[in-house]
Amino acid sequence: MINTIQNAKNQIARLTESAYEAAVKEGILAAGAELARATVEIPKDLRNGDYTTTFCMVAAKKLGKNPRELAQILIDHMELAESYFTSVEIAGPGFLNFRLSDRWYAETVAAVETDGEAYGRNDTLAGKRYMVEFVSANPTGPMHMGNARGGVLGDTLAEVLAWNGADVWREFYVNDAGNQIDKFARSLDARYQQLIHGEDAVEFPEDGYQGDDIRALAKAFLDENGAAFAEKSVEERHSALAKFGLSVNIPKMQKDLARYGIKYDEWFYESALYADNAVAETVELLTKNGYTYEKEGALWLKTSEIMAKNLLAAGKKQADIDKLELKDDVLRRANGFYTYFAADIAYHRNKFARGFDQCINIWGADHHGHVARIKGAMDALGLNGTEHLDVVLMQLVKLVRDGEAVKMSKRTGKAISLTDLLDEIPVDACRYFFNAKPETQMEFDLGLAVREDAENPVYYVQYAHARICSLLRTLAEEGYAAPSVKEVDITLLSDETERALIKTLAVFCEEVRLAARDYDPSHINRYLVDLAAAFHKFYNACHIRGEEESLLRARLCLADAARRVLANGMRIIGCTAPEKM
RNA sequence: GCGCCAGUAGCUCAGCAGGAUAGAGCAACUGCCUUCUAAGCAGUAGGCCAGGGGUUCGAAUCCCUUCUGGCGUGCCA
Repeated sequence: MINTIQNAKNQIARLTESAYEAAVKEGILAAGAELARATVEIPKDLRNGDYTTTFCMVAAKKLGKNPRELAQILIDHMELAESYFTSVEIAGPGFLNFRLSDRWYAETVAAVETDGEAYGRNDTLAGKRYMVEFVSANPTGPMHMGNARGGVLGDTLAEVLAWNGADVWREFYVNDAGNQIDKFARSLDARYQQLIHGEDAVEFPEDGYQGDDIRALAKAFLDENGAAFAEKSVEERHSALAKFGLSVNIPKMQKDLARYGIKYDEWFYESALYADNAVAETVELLTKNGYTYEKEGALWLKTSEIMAKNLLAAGKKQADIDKLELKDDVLRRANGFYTYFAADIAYHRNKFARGFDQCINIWGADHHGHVARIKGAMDALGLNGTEHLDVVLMQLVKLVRDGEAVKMSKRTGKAISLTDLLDEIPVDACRYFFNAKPETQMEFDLGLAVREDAENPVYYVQYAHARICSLLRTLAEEGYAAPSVKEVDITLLSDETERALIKTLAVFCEEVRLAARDYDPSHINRYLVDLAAAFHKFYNACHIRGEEESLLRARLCLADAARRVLANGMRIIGCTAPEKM
């Protein structure tokens, strides 16, 4: 749980503050500068120091000094002796640039060793219970690219939150009830009867699922049960077909996701909500709270009223809200059936009742119109969805083969399924690739993906890890085990590449934090590439084997620390870190 | 029409609670393996950060606006 970057930044804030206060005491500076507005940063260019603070530029106006003048006063009042820094100087328009001491480098390498497998973890979310719901694909057909992306993203985000100290629950919402199951049953029925009576004898429903998987399921059902069901009632036949289809499809989804290393704490069935009467109860509660009305035989939720209230509270102007033309939503149709929306509200009510502090949903961007509605519905139930429910919208994956767009719709039947994808591309590459920033649209070229092997950054990272392992093996054979930080002199690591590598080790803790803050685990991907690059540079610039013993041991210690951090990072994103390649 | 997301090197993208000369990978070109894995490293070249205004010491980053692309705007899920 040691974060040496935060330690350094905090120290600079304190050093600056003390220097300022000392100058105020002497009457040289006026009191009242806003310290909080100043930031401590790591400059891009090493020539601008290891750390810098913007305090002088931010506070200059208020204190009636020019920034450089102010900077000089602060330097005159600053005591670095006990700090992580060896020097401070004025630069540019008024930056205060600090240079790190050996002590900081030693503490950073030591932190990796001390925290070990836990290096990078923090406790910012300690005590918080999170639920991440992801994929939740319709069990009526094969999963597609978007599901793969959602699966990887959700699973990795959950892991990131756990690394920030949260108690995390992963859940899949199985839509095994409602309209689409009815459609599923009708589609299966048509194919089933076509098998028995011939293609032309039975008309396929216009809105049915066209995919070949439906034909395959019908065939399997026929093989298992014979033609007997053709004589039974429509209800009985539909029920049996749907049940059969789900009994094949759901385990297949579970299996495919497991192949990606994606595991769930629970598969939650929509049908359970109906069985418990939870949907009806939830709708009744909404009615009791005064948020529903009847119109044209259907029961409606006053979505527009709730959303308008939320938007107003968020600072939107009434005129802008009017322009949105907000609409209400149906909860129960005129035919007496509840809508998907009603079930979804009941499901989210159920989630909140289970005591999660924060619920996160990973949804495809095509659901974004639904976000404010479900949050509003939670508000209407008095559950404060605005605050406790977060939706991560993920842009859909555009599938391309040989430069031509491939439709992903289940209905066209031309979709490339997850199973196909897995047969073509290794899991590590998939996990790395699909862990991209949620809001970017990505193009996935199947032709390219196959030869992604040599090109994919995941191999670059894995190579760095394998290289270190090989190095450790070779040196172990020569009698040099990786030493503890306590046994080596870190000050010997004074090469530019060595210092850069140590700094990069420290950055890991920051990226773990940022990944959680932004709900964007791809911070880890990019970090790992940076870390691998820092190691490769070090490796090329600094020999280990054959060097003078104290230097050899110090470098070996550093290489081992790099190995540790690479392994921890790969573990977060669910990729393997092989010892040999 | 309205809304959400995006527009940064030839391509894929970082950088976005404002910081110093805008970065990386791929592709192109030039070097580096008779000691540790060349799936690597060093270097060259490549840019009106979509356009235009504004805010300020300072803008790729914040605000306004225009343009372009994707998605949404169902008694579908």
